[in-house]
Amino acid sequence: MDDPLYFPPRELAVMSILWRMGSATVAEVKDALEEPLAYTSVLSALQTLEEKGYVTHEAEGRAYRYRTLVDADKAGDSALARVRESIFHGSAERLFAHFVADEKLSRTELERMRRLLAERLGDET
Amino acid sequence: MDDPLYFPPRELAVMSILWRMGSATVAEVKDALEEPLAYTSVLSALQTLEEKGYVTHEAEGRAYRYRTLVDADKAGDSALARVRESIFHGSAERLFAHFVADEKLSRTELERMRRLLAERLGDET
DNA sequence: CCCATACTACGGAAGAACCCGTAGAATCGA
DNA sequence: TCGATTCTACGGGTTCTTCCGTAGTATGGG
Repeated sequence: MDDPLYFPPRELAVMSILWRMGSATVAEVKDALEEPLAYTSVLSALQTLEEKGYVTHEAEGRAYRYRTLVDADKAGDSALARVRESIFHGSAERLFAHFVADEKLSRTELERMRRLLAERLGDET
Repeated sequence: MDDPLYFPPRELAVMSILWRMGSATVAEVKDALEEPLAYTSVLSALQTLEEKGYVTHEAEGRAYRYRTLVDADKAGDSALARVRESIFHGSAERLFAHFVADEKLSRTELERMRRLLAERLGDET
């Protein structure tokens, strides 16, 4: 399929903001970042991501507006596969068991998951 | 809680092998790695991990046997939290929906998950 | 027109990650 | 005993990542 699609920590943080906001200017990314970074640091991160082909930009007024070129689902696929493979011994069940054991999950969330799972099971051809 | 607990790609690959095998010598890690690496490269990776406090070693014959100091579950927690937070907008449901949509999941796996979920739901206090 | 403001481009420093060669110690077989 | 083999320690080169300062360009207010 495709390349591994891996993002180092800071670049992931930036991608995360773009995924959440749809698109953003450098200043908006800077403001959305938890850690305070210099404007030029944020710009550098975006330029690096652009060089790698993960984002692009277009002029908006005198600023640039950045947006993602890979969708979050693709990145999610890749990330979950990597976690499953390297930490949970390749087992989806094992991953799921651990995921569902999280105490912070509310009953509501769990029930919604049950419904999703039921739909998926009814889905079989 | 704890530190973020993040592993760059190569180090994760090494950790993965140690998690799977319980413990391993440098040569065993080298053999288990998919990509062919020089013996000393593998050693370096292990030494880096040791320096960070993630693995330790003891003498076994004339070789060293390495083992993990962090368990896979902890790493799994951290990794899943990061994926949920940065890719799935912090939503466990969203992550789950994507996870369960994977076509490669067998009916058997899905049913086991359903059972796990049912148990978890019956578990409430 | 001129200055403050808001941007981007560029370059580079510092550290992390990655990769391996060489040297030397220990062991094993002949 | 001696050479081949098997390890580890050490050091260094290269690239990647992170972070920012400076310089230059455009914009808008006065």
